[in-house]
Amino acid sequence: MRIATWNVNSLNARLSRVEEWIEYAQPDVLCMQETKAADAAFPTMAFSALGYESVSHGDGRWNGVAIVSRVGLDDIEGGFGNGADEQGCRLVAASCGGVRVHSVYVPNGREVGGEFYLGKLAWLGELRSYLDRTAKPTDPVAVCGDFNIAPEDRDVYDRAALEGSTHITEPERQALGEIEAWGLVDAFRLLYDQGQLFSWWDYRAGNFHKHLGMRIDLILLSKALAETASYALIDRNARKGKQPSDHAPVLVDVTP
DNA sequence: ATGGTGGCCCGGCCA
Repeated sequence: MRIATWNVNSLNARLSRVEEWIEYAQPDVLCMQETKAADAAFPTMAFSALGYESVSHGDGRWNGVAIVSRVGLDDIEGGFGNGADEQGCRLVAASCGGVRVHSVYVPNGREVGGEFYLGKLAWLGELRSYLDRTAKPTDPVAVCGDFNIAPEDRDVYDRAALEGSTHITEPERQALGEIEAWGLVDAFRLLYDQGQLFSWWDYRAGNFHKHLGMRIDLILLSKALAETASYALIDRNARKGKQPSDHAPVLVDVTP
């Protein structure tokens, strides 16, 4: 079972690229973030034509998450489900082929120490609480998405150049660590424990071509599921060409 | 590499 995640940066602007990618990458489950699509405007038919069921949790202009699956899509829940402020549509969960799948779009944080940075840390705490009350780490669980956190210094092009900015601070990494401590493993790092491979590059200044990026798109798997992981890839080819997202898709093959 | 691009939708916000 191939599980993938991709921050598409507007599904409306990216639909043809997403369709093309699905056709050649053949994911069984694809989590998307920054769909920027209201549920009513979600292109359900485009995905059903490719053989996928879909669920969208979006309100239009900002954020928005979705899951498309060709191995079932059941027990859908959008948001934290407890009235907690979600800071926009940033979480949707569904059961797909025996795996509890979560598509997450962690808040960016903007400025270290600021209101939105504190909101990012709070959101990550809510995600940990959500896992505590809705899932079991002994079950097959996947938490996939744009975490807006580089787990380690080797996950950014130059730690020193980013000093003082978000995505690399210790509180953010500790909050990510609390989520992993629930019982999740960074599947890409499990399979590729060497080298610098990034999943996001700023559109500006030719950063993609200069290899100035970060690995902030993660597939976290519960431990037993992670042990079945046989292949993982960040598909940087999808960052090339006409009208790309600023993120590349990440995928992992597992056997639930 | 302290400036730049792209998506939202048309003046700025957000990433």
